[in-house]
Amino acid sequence: MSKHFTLHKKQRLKSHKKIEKLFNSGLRFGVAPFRVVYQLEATTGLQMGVTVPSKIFKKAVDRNRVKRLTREAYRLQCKPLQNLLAQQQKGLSVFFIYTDKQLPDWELVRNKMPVILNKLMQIVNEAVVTNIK
RNA sequence: ACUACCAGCCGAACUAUCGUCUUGUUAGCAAUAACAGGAAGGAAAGUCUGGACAGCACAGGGCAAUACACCGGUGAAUAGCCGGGUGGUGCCAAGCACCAACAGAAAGUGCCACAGAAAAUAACUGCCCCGCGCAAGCAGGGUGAGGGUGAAAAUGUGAGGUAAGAGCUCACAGCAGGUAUAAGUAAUUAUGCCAGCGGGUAAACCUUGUAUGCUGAAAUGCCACGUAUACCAGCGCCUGAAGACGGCCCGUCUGAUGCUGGAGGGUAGGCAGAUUGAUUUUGCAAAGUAAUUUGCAAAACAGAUAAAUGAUAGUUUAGAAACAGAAUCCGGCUUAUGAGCUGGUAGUUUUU
RNA sequence: GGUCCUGUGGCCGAGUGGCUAGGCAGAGCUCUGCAAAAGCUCGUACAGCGGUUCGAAUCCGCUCGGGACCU
Repeated sequence: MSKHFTLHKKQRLKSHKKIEKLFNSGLRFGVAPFRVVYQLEATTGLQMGVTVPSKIFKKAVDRNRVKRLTREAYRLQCKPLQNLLAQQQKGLSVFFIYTDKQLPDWELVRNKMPVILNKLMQIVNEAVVTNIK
């Protein structure tokens, strides 16, 4: 296990095409201030993206703030999910959409992120089980 | 001294751990790794403006549309900036401060509610003369601002003049026009003469002058991948469909495996554009009232492409602060802005 | 990133520069034994600030909000 909690280009969703596909056919669930869109991929690796609607936060500074906090929380806590996917030889695309009207603080985002990640791990496990059956 | 407002300056610093983008070097086939360096603003914002740059066009003419509008300077350019003029407002005045979308109402058209006789042509009422009539009044003629209003009433005051009156005449004052002289680069100012005095509104239409080809980096060029030069409908193939001059018309040019529409298929990756340029800041010197320009020296300048500056802990300051996040790049304008500092204005209190 | 449109009571919506219509909703009154229906009456309405004008919802400038289009 690496000592770095990295989050560079390869681990973010960069392709317009993939994002279109994710939003068209991906599955969704909601956790408190976030909505999560996810889809299992054939290729290995975990990719993520964040978006904040400009209708809710009119100022670019606020949108950047939310995105940074979300990315930071994800970066520090995504290791278990990554390891699980590596074990199962699976890929996953995740997209976070912030939907609350209040500007969040660091505590809130940090506490909510594990909830989402645990749920995702559960989903991955179930998918593997059904495939085996 | 405090408070409020206005203008300007400034736009926290340091350490540790983890992390993002990028440049260079080294290693590696590559993925990547290591080391060194760089990484938001005064407004990056609004998109209100002026350009650079790129593509298409570049025989021309007319109409339309839009913008601007005192003069000179500045600058790549502007609706910016600087200086001057004129006008307005404030202070008793000199003078000072602030403000001005500041061409034309004597080219034409429109509009001016309510009130008022009347909102610009006149009419009504009034005044005067003559005639008729006992009188009220009637008929004819003269006259033009006396008529309570209104934001605005035919330039104002005084005198002459007259039957009554009237810039009808005169004096003083005001207004705008022409012309001459003087000052000034000019706007304009001063004085004289001539002929006048028919409200306001052009941020109503408009007129005059000046400027503007259109589209914006999601422009544009190249490479790679891939498909359908197929199908349907219409028009046309030299008796001319359509396109270009991108608002329209004339006119000119191009023009045939073509053009338009429908349904459908494919791609949506990479490189360039693209970050050092009319650059910014500081210091010194020179020119200029100033904006600004020139020379020398030094320093600085991000470059992403679902889009990068963050998180945690601690310290200092003052409470771990306001407005706020680059997306082609520059000039200006406008708007937002905490604490502190500087200057100005107003108020309150204290002392002299 | 760029180009446009728009803002009138709680809601919808008309409005040549001269007192801001109308409908729905709400409140009160009349009618009724009680309601409904009907009738009458009522209210901080022109997004904000500044300018032009005698006078601005309207014209002009700036700001704020809402919406659409190009891609």
